[in-house]
Amino acid sequence: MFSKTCEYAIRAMIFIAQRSKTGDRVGIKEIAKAIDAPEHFIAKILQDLSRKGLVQSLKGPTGGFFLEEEFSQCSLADIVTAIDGDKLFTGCGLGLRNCNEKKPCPIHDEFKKVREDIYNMLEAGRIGEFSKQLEKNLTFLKR
Amino acid sequence: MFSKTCEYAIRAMIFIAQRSKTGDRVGIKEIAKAIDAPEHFIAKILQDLSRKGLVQSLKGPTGGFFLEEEFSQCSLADIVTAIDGDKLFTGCGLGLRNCNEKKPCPIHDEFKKVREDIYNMLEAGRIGEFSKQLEKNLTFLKR
DNA sequence: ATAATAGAAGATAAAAATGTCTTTTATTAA
DNA sequence: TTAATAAAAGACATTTTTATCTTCTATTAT
Repeated sequence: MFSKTCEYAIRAMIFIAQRSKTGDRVGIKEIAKAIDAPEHFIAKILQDLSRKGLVQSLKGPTGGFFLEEEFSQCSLADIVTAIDGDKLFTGCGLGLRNCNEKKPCPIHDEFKKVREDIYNMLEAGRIGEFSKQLEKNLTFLKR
Repeated sequence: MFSKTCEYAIRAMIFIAQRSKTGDRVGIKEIAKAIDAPEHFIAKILQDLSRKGLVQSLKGPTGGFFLEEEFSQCSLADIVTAIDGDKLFTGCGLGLRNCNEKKPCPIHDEFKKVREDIYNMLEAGRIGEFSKQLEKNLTFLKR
């Protein structure tokens, strides 16, 4: 469904959101350990998200990644779009470039419904909410 | 959503189904042209589906791929499972191996619903039906 | 039987995704 | 101001996916 990159991104964001509530900033190493992801790889991904403004960071001692309050309401759809683009939401299920309402692929209509469900789910899912569940130890991020 | 391999497989199956109604057998070249896919690649895929019994074939002159009547009711889910496995239907949205009801990932419940929708859609979608739409030129398979 | 046809199979290649390593730059605590 | 820290950036490596090429084998029409 999502690329691995995107899976890591979502997991990292939820973890960072949880830790940011207490004003903490978290380093790459801690994040990598917490979500069981390759350190340098997750660094790349977060730098990307940082450039795109979805997460904040500071260099130097006491530095690290964090989420400002307003950004903790960022949705899963925001992250997926930033990493994987919007092809999951708009692309043809059979990979046809020219597929559209007027000239649909055979599974076009069936697919549209599912795509919309996925989008609504991802749009409704807020990072801040997931991090609350994580905090209560109701959910987990390690593979 | 699906691998390219799987997209090609679905498109090829729908095309073969449509041509099989008149008892025709279609060669790789014709299939590749009809669905705009790399010839040798689609050959590999169909050989795989043939081994798994989802499509039939005959070598030699007048040979080619075809779908026996009973197999035209094969579902999209059958094809997706044969090619991509069942991770789309059963896997964790965040790629966590240990994610389950008792120890769920943060988006587990939200995801389950969507996954079920996808499965139901793919299970309900029958190759034979799609090929009818294709025959009426209501849908297309070329990218 | 033979030649033509067409799928089967394996080797190879190219591209994309994923993962690792090293150096540089910015920041801050002391 | 300096040393330590941590992100930023780019090069490099590996793996997986996608695609291509060549040879082999089965089938059938003649």
